[in-house]
Amino acid sequence: MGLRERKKERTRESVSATAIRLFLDKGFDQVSITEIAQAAEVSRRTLFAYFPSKEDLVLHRFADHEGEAARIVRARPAGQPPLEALRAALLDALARRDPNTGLCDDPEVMAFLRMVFETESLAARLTRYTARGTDALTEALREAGLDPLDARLVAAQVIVVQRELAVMNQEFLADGATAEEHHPKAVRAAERAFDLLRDGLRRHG
Amino acid sequence: MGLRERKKERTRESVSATAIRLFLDKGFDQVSITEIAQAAEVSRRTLFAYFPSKEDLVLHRFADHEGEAARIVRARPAGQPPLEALRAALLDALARRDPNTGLCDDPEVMAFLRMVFETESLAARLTRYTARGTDALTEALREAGLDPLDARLVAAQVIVVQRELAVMNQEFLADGATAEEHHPKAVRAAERAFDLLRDGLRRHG
DNA sequence: GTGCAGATTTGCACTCAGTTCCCTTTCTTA
DNA sequence: TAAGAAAGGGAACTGAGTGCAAATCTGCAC
Repeated sequence: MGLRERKKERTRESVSATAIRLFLDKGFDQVSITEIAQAAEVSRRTLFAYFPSKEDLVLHRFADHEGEAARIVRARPAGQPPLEALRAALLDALARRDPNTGLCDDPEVMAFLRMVFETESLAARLTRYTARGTDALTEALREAGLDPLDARLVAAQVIVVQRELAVMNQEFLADGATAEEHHPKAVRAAERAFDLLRDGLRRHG
Repeated sequence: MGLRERKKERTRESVSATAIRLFLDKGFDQVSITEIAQAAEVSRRTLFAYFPSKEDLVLHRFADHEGEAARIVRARPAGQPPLEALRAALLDALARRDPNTGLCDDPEVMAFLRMVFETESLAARLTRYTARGTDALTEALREAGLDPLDARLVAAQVIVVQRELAVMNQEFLADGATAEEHHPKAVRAAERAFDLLRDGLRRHG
């Protein structure tokens, strides 16, 4: 990795970190691109070379996790149903207090998620990011032998359920609970959600 | 309804219709607000008084249907499970070739949906619109006696499944099928989707 | 009819996101 | 070390959206 690459990586990281710091401080809509560029000591033009839009300064963090669900399905032990692999992965993520589960009470992480969910343009674009994750999961479920129609429906359901669970966890933490306190409840909710996916509403409702 | 109200309604309709005509003609991103305002013979400023953003010129059509699912659940016959009411409503909408099901082969409707799904900013914002529909359905499901957690999970699943079905129908029509030809397949897909919601993946997959 | 109060429309100037064009700096590599 | 490519920079531009004050229209009372 040459000097050029290293420098780019550092610049990219620095710009994003500067931006997020300012956003958390003053609110996403209250910070202009110009302000970020000045604080990060690059030109506006360079900033846009790294991040095609203001939203991407924030959301690129989610982009990395985009294909997570598909990866989990592909990497599951032989004989394990895809849904059980996804369930196990979610429970594991909850245990690790993975920020993506919404069950992480680090103040900075909470402020970050709060900003994303409450800023209209960020929330809208995040959903588009996750759409690509849904496509990837659909493909993985097909490889796992599901009927194409089922694969698509189940993928959409799994992704949307994971999102709802994360939002709910986040809400409880915002109401003052610690991750520690809320963990059992989060686990029960996750189990319930995957039970519903596996067994349907009839057997539970 | 006074003259003032009627005139406002007419202006609103005229502005939106003009905008959509131009969008379908040249593409959403290729038409400026200024151009729309001139064509509709109002000032830019007035246009923004009616529609707070460019996207709203298109998406206000969806806003009306936002609470549909919640309404259906509330209006269901006594004793009918909410899910069955939603299933029946969807089958009925398919039979009516309701544009919201994606099973309407009117060229203008198809061009409209195509534009919405393919324009990044429209698709993103549409998802936000439907989020409010999800909230309304959640509430209706709670009233119907579902556990709050289940209500939220099921609402999210129903809405996302309806959307996927509509997109799939739209894809088939875009590939040249007529609504007539595709209708049986659309019905089977809808039945399958609601079977999955009711019985879970285990009993089918 | 006339006039008045409040609602609506309009033009203008402004901010900010995002793009384009073009030039300078910096790194790579042969 | 020189040529060439990649990255950075600056200025000017387009287009969305907003704030403000002046102009216009409507509903209503007289």
